Amino acid sequence: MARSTGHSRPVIKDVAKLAGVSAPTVSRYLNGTVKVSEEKRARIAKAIEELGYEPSVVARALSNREMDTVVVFAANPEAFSTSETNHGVERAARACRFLMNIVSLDESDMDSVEARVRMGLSVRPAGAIVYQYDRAGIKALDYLPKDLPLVVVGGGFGDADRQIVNAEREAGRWMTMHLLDMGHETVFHVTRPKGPTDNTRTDGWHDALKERGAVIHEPIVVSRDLEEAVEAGRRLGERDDVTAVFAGDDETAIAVIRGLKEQERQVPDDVSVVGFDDRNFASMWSPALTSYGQNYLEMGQRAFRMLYEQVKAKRDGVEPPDPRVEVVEGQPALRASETVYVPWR
Amino acid sequence: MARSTGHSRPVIKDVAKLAGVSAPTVSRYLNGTVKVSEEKRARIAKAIEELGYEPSVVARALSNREMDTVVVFAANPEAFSTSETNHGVERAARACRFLMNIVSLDESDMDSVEARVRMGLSVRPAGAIVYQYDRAGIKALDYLPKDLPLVVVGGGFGDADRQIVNAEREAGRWMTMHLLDMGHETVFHVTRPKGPTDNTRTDGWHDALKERGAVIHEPIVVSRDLEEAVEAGRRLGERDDVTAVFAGDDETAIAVIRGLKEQERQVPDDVSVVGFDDRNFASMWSPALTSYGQNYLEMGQRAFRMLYEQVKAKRDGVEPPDPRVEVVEGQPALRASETVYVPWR
DNA sequence: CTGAAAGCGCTTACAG
DNA sequence: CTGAAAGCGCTTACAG
Repeated sequence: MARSTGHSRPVIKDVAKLAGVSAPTVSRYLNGTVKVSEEKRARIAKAIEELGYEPSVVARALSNREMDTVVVFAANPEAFSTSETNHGVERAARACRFLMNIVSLDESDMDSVEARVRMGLSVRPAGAIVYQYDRAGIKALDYLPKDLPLVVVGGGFGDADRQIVNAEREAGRWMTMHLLDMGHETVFHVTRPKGPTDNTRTDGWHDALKERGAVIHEPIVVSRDLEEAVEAGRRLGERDDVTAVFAGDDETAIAVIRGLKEQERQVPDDVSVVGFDDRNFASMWSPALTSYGQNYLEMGQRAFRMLYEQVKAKRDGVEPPDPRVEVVEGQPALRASETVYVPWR
Repeated sequence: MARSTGHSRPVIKDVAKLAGVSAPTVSRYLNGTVKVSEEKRARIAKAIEELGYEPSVVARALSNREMDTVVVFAANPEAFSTSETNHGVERAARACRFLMNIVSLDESDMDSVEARVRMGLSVRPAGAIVYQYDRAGIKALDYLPKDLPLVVVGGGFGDADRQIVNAEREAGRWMTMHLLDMGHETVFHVTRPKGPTDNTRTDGWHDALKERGAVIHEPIVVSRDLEEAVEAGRRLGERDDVTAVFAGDDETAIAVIRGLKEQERQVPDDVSVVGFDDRNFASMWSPALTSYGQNYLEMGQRAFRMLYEQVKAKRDGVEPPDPRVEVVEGQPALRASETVYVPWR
């Protein structure tokens, strides 16, 4: 096929003429909505091939009232979870020949959320996926038309009818329990701000301590600036009742370890530290960092598939599958940054 | 404004009727292409407000022949550079009320590149941004219509008329020279596969060694699987002529360090190791990793702005700005993982 | 400055 | 199974 000049993109009429049929027939051939005679199918196929014809999704969208596009609303574009999930959505969408539009939400400017959502909807997407790892995502929900296929990713269980969640609270609980099981009397927690739902690693940490009747120290909240986590590590290192720390993510964990070291506290000998997310670098760390991996990529893929079911059903005029919440499991990765606590002092 | 039901979205005709004007007048008001009388402007504004009218970008695109959309073609969606650049493009696009479509290319399936590009073009984007960090990106260029505004990100200098590049070769040269300047007789190189251009960190490494007349050992190529880099570190650790290693990225660097340690080779005392990209975790490492930071976010933003200039000029019917290549500087971050080499043995 | 008309490239009843 | 006609919601010459 010759390189397109952009001026002479063939349109359906060109195909029809070359194949000796009408434009609607070509359309029917393309969409498979109505049977087209075998003989014409062949002629049309040939014409399309010859012309290098590609239907205009724009024109199609104007007729169909929607595009083969999924719009993703997400805050914190720099977060690991966001970019991994995006990647998953894109991959699954591509397989269905859907395009993905990403519209970033800005948590620090909640007033802009409505405008952003309108912008995202302006292309008449077939459906929307909203990441509910944060408040902006939750607010976005308010502005989506109720008849638009929707899947929520993350957030609390049952926050939406159709949802892909990770068992994050359970994971946080698991990690904390793991430390408690090793003999630590309590577990400190350093984390970036907790999400707005009750299904967070922080909630799970709290659950475990409460369940065991351990002392619950206020979580230390840090920003993405790792220096804050280092400082948190230093402060924790000054206290001798600190023997175990659950960091809300791997970056924070290694920063805390650094702060601890500055106070001559060794990991894991003096203090056990575990992270969360199981980033690539976690296993390379010294000591190799114990962490809990979440499958954000998988979540993104599943989110698109769940959305696509709805889109398909809507287009076929059948009932959509029943609402449901799918849980994507993560898994702990036990390594060398935590160890049993022996209260010999 | 009431929550949209999706069924009754007002259209331009509704606005026209309510304002007592014709649809074209509303259109002119919206686009500012032709003067509209003050009195009608007010009535139209009021009608739009009252109805909560939002123009259909799809219909507009069908008339205008293009959407306010930029399509990004990128391979390696999981790469740090890709997701950071995406983020930059999205941010700049959003400021101009442009939407971003991401179409991933698959390096392992070069045959699919043409289809992917066609898919991306099917929305009639106003322009395209292609990341040329890899072969798939380069190939994508062949399928873009020549009259479509285009900006290439990354790649070799002058690979395209309009381009945002980082001085990667120079950076690789700088890091290698830095090690050489500290007395190391040569510098070993462990890296993920080199990009297809001649503006890579690996090329810069080679430049420096050649310039200084140092021995040039074949680069050790590893995949994203960090175990391979650990293994590379082990092998390097077995040789006593290894005193300095330039890793192609920070993840590889820390994996190499791990391998080195397994062979009882300390960093930086026995071997100096430097990374590339200056990821968040680099400064947290023990020893803090020397690295070279690239501003991918900035590159993404600039790429969109450069594209937008062209789009704007085209729409205004004026000459586009002259082609140019912009270089986005990075900066070295010197830390603790390298040190002077004293040949006392 | 403004309206009636035609067109962007498809799809979908409507009649065969 | 298939074609002629109308319509999706805008914009742009074309005449005032």
